[in-house]
Amino acid sequence: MARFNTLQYMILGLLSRKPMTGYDIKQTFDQEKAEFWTAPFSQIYPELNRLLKAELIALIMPKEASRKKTYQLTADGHTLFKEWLLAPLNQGNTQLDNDNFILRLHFLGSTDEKVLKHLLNLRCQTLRIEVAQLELELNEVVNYPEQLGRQLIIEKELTNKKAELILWQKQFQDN
Amino acid sequence: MARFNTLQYMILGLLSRKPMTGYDIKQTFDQEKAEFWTAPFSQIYPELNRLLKAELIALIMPKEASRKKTYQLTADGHTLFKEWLLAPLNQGNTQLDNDNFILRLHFLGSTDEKVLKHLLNLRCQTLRIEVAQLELELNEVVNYPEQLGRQLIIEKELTNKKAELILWQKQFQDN
DNA sequence: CTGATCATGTAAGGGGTTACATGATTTT
DNA sequence: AAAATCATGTAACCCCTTACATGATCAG
Repeated sequence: MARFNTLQYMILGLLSRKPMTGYDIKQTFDQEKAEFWTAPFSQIYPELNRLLKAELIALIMPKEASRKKTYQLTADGHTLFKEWLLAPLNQGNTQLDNDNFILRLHFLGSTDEKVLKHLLNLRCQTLRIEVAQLELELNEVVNYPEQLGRQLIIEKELTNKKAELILWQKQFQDN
Repeated sequence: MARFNTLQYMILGLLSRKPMTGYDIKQTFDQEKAEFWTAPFSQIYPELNRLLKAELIALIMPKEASRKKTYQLTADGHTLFKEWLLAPLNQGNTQLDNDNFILRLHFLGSTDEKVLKHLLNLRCQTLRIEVAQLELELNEVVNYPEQLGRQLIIEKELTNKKAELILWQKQFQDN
């Protein structure tokens, strides 16, 4: 699945919590990955160098000489990351929209209620469109019993997206 | 998301229905894509040439000379495709397992009841493992209120996978 | 002092996207 | 005759994975 600069935003997101080395970033990805994503060193280190060159992150120089390279966000990095959190979700691609939503959700602190509500709202809009689309497809596919597999896939997706909608709406009422 | 020879099996799957040209394959992908997948010509044509070389597909030569290249499965192609339908699902990667399952389901005709049951069974096994894993993670993450986003993601995944399990179990009882 | 973990990278190759290139056939 | 669609490809570029390479530091 093609992603749009995903790694960049993941790194910015991690560094927005606290300064880290490439090695720390890898460890954190691995610990938190289960529900979403991970990346190998061979992606992380070149990306860190790219972000450094783009001045979205900067080295923290320790007093003692050391191989360890600890990075922090620059002002530009902070800005870009916050813009990403608030940007529109919908790329029209089901998989991408879902990934994008999950990745942003992952980096929200419990304090960002406004941003959380905004994000949930965007997601619900996308979901409503997708549910409507899937219902149309389901109505069509039932006429072709030889496409039972396709029908089951659509039913699965529809069940999931409806359940997700209910979950976010509940979340809205709760807080 | 890394895929393992996905396009190959998609093409074999389409050609197992009936002979087609690369152009037909693209059309079919686009029509049926919504719930799963598509591919551009720049992937399809080279892959067709690769499959031809590997003798998994063969050209049907028309009597009149024409640019149109219509392909059909060879015996090897048929065998490989059927093996793929029955192979174990679990790669240990949530996303890959799901994609793999959906893609196979997509190409089952309504006649393949045995294969369908086998596939649903494999999927249910995977789902039960994933549900157990997610419940563990959820129990842990509720202790860290600053990770609300992560908690919501896990809840979403858990809801989805439980709903999917119920759907496939229902499917089992129905037929 | 040996093995585990910390720490930073490069190389090769597969898969996927977008853009480009070309020409035949069919429809308006 | 022009425009849409049929039809088959190549090129450049990005993302991702696996494997390889190297050396420091720390715990037993």
